[in-house]
Amino acid sequence: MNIKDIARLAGTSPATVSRILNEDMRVSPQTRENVLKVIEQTQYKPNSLGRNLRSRSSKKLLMMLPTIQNPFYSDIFFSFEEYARQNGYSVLIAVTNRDPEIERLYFDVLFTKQVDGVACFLPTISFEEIQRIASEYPFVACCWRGFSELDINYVCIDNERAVYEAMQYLIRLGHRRIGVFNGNYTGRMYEVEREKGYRKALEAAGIPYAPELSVICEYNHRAGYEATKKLMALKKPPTAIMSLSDDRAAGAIKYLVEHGIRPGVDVDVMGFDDVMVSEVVTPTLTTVAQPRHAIGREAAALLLSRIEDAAAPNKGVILSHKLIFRESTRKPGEPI
Amino acid sequence: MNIKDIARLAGTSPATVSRILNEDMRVSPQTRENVLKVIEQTQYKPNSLGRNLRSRSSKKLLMMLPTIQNPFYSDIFFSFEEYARQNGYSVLIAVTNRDPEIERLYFDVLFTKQVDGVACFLPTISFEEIQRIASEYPFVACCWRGFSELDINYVCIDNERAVYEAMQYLIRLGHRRIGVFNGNYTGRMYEVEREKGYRKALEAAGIPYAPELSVICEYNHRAGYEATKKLMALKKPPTAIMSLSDDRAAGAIKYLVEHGIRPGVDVDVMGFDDVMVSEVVTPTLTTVAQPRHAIGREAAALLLSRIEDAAAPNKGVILSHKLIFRESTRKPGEPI
DNA sequence: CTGTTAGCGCTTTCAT
DNA sequence: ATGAAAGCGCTAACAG
Repeated sequence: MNIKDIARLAGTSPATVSRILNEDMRVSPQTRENVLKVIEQTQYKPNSLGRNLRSRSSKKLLMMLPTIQNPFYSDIFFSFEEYARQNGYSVLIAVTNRDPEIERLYFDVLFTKQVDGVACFLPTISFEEIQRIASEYPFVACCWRGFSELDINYVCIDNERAVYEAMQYLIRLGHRRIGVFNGNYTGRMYEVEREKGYRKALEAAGIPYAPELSVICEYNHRAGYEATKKLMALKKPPTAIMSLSDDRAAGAIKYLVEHGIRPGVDVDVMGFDDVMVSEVVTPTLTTVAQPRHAIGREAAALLLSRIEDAAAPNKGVILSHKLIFRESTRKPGEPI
Repeated sequence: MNIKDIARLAGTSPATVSRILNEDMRVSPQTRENVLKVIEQTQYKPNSLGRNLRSRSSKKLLMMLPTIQNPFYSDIFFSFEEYARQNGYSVLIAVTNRDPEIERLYFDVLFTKQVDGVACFLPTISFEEIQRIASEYPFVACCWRGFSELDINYVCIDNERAVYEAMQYLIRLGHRRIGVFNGNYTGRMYEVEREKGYRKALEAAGIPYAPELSVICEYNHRAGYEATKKLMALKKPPTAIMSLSDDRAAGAIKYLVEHGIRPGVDVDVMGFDDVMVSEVVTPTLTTVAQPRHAIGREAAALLLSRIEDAAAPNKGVILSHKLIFRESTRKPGEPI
């Protein structure tokens, strides 16, 4: 059942049916009604492949995620999709599992014109490749940005400052030995920025950097548990932990509680991202929230304006983070 | 840059380029090399829209999820995608947010031939619509099945039996008052089946059904927290809680711990799904695991066989669940 | 082994 | 207001 069949059944031409499908006004009400009736009866759906091929646009966006394991992405997706849908686009997700080969496979969906643009979270291909893609296709980096030479659209928070402020808070509480869980920095600019925030905060407070307090580990609760075990086994264990993800902070809390060390009393724990687990753990987790709703919306807006105007210059949008105080850090003034 | 340009640059015809692109062997090594060089130099990517239009297949599958908030889907996606990719298909995700309108919007991606088939988790449109779609397009229901009249492919566990067995375990522990968190049954066959399992287990043990112990609530930890508050405020509170999702069980544990009631000692808590949170909470959660890896793989296999043979009869695959014993339930023999 | 031709389903001139 | 015709980029049938 194609447009030709519909035209035949309605006693008109494909061109007219196409006009009706596309809400072109230059069609007599009579013909329109006839055609709509036939479409209704036959349950006809225009084939997007033909349509997109001809019109060179698919009205679809791709959100490329490293994983859907992390609930962090859920809110971002929600507002991204909402904004896109309100503007006539639908949104699909591709999951790369942090594998560059899979990532390239899904970028092909963009290259082959099956989607009009991509919002990319945590790429694993090189910045050179990203730059090449972004120069040619509508692209927006979400929650990260490259080194300053990279000329791309991006939406993210000021990761350095966020960590600086979180650290500042811990330092004001009186902590001098603060453990940190970060990632391996490879291709993840925000990890580098966060590390910078950590060190600058120490420096500003006149606290010497102690390498044994820095743990590079995976982003999951088990890794947080193990990292905490390691830190607490030090001759001089930390009195606070800055975990650059909530799941690892949850693992830290688990380890501490199991060993009779009270988070928020004996050792303070600060998370990052404000995902669900931070409310589920006991004690609940003090953390740094990224404005997920705004990130999704801004990313979609940036992408659409680039799609609708190929000449639109790239833009970087920095949104503000927020410290969320819960139970895993003591109140100011309480002694260490 | 299209296939014609490549042909011109390589001094050959589009047909030959197409053959090379599609790894058709009937091409001289000489020509092949020439063409490949041009493709390499020009970074040419064939336009899938043209290709799919012509070949009437997109080599893409769609996984339709109600949300990506729930980590339950992550493993299923992983094995689904892996199987699909190994068979030359890529997988995109659509998120319906449990909104029938959005769901229909994304089903259009199927109707308009942009994907070859759909794996559908928790639909919100009617079973009639589902049946119509499934009769016409490659379709597989994941983690659910309709009423018995529904003739579709599906992969799921035996939800009734899973709950029956979990309840049986609690009953053997000596419990006679067992609270349950379920959903609102509307269009979710597995909730009906689970309710059946709950009641049959009571019946088999000669325990009368007590309606005040059944709580219908949302699938999140806050709802579980509130539901527990309600149950524990009863004149005769339950001694065990069967939560038909881990997140609500986590909320239950939180409430109990906060109120000095020890899960696994004073009140037993059983979850469902075995997602990450069940290992993060303290005490860790006894739960019913669904074979997520197998579900994803089977679903992909079913879908692909239906795609490759349109006449393939529908199949229902029931996979086995498993009780995972952790700390939130006491050991057999311990007194209540 | 290779090129020519037709056509997938649609939209868009360009006539009328 | 409508239809004929061309063409988006590709593949498949056919001829050579």
